[in-house]
Amino acid sequence: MRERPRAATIADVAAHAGVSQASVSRVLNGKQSVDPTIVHRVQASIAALGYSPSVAARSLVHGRNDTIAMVVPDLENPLFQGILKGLSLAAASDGYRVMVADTAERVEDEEATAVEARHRCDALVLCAPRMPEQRLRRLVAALAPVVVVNRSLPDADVPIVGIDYVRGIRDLVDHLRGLGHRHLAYVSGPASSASNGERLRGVAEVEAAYPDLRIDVIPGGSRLEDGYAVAEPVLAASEAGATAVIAFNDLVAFGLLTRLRRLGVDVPGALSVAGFDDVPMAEYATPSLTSMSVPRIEIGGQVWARLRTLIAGGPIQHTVLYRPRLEARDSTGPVR
Amino acid sequence: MRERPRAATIADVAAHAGVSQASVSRVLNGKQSVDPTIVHRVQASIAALGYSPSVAARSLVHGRNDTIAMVVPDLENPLFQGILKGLSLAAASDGYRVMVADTAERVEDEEATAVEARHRCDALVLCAPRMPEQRLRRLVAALAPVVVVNRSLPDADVPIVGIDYVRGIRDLVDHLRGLGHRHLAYVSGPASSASNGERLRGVAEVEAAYPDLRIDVIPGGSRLEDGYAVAEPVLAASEAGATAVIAFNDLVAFGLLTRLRRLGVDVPGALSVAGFDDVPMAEYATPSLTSMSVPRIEIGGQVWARLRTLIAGGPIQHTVLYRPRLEARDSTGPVR
DNA sequence: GGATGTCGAGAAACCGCTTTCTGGCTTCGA
DNA sequence: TCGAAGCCAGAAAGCGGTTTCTCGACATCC
Repeated sequence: MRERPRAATIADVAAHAGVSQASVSRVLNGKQSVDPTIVHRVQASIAALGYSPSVAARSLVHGRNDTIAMVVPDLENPLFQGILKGLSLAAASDGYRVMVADTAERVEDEEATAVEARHRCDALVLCAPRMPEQRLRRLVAALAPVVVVNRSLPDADVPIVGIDYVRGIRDLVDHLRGLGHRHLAYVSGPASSASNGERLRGVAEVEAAYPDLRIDVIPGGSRLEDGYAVAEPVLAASEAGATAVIAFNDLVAFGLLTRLRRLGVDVPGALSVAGFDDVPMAEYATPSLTSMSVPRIEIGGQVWARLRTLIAGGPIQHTVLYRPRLEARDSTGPVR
Repeated sequence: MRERPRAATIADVAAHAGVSQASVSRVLNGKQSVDPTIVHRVQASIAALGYSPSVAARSLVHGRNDTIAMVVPDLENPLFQGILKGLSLAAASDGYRVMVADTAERVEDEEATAVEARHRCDALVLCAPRMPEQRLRRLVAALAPVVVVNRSLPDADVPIVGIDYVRGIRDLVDHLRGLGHRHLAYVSGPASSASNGERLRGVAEVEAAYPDLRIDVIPGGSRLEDGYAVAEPVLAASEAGATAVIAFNDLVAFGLLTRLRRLGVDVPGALSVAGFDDVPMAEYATPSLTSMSVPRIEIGGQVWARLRTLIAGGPIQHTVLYRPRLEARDSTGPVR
């Protein structure tokens, strides 16, 4: 093991330049005028010693470390990946870094993880679609500044950035109705998922709004395999008269589409299929997948905007919901 | 803006419990025996004040902050996503967190980003497939402890975890040869990508090894669109006698597959197509995509293992290359 | 020309912890 | 019975910066 030489400190620089630490600090931060001679000497010394200030020391004195944490249930979920990307780019442009904590879908660990992550950072982005609401409320109150992603939390003192699933479902159903469909099936996501609840609410609302419309709910899941596995009940619904299927998300739709093709079911001829999220692959499915597009990257940026405001001591900004946009492709077609 | 009360410090706890800071610290860290009475009083005070130690102060004293950074060119790349996931889970189990820095494919920013990220953390994971080798060498030497992902860097003092693309290509070609193919096309990735270079080396080696084999190289890219766009030259190669195509990665293969289907090309009847990476979707492509599987999550874990050793002052462990495993599916078939 | 004000550099306090040092007390062996 | 040896709690010295405070030098103004 090589001996790593102790890194230069501000004291070393001060000594090398023959000035006080305070002057070095002033040169570094440039917020007070300093004699050009000194500035020059200090800069030379910094270069000579290869000095760079200790982040830890700065954090201690400032009480912040220009880092935020994002807690997610699963880093492999395309939605969170996109949000993480947008968040990290936006934060970086303000000099902040993002630390990520994957709870591996273990709801029982989420609280501890969030507390720990928050403690290391200046603020927190919380994606906890399954956490019981009461616990989430407590957590959010305790860990401010926090931004909650993709959950509604009425009257809580926290900015929320999310997706208007209710509206998305309605728009998607309108699209299908426009194609003549009157009997649909919804392949639901994980029962405990808040966003699945929203979608179900959308389903209920739209059923209430259109008396001639029927939507069967089929238990599904959130992953490719779930979609693949749900083909049988979907076909049963089709037998029973359903002519179109809305999947919880694109992964499920993908899995379903694949299975249907293998079973020789004509999509969209015999059955229309639509997804949600508009993952990049959607366009490349066979047939290309109709989906509700969600601006993942932009959502990440919006989350940062809200968090930044909060960090700066600003007000808790309003909840913002993105309205998914219909991307009508080939997997949905007129009812036969 | 609400007034956030100053958080309790160790001094507050000490005062509240009527003991010295040192004792509180000892109770906290439990590495020296302390009078049970004091332990109890301190614990009570900690609970009463809701105290939790300042991470920044600890970092300053210890000279480390139990955080590592991962620099990636693009968080949307499935390979890096998987590695990040594996890394973050493995690191978490040792009490470390991962900070992520996305350079948005701007090679010119990579160096600065890496330096900055490393400076905030105890160690660095560097994924920089396009960075010029000399610069990478300098960087790696300057920023130790570092683990480099998916690049070879002969004789550099740094652990490397990567994928044996050369071998992967060879195995894939063997699979295709076994199906009777003798004239192939390789849709290459970004010219500056190191892993594309490796694949090309594999192509060259295998061409040298089999005199009866011919592989045309077609410039492509790394994304879905690139695969979609490259269909024409691929078909031209097919006209010229190529019967199978190897794509730079699964995304490209996916895009290509989709375009070919739309053009009515029979896969694998008229043309076999294979990808690389085995993304989750591969199995769900139409037809399901033959691909070389790479254990992304496990690679992340292996990266952590090496980094942990380094952080603990251990030796620079050997380079490890994962041999991709063939997942033969329906997109490749016997030559007609 | 002396009082006043301004500017800028150095000394020192401080951020919140860990760890060494110090010294009082108990315990043990001679 | 007394000195050496442990043991443990508190005092204090850092860790590496920022920021306040102090003070001298110089310019400004009656």
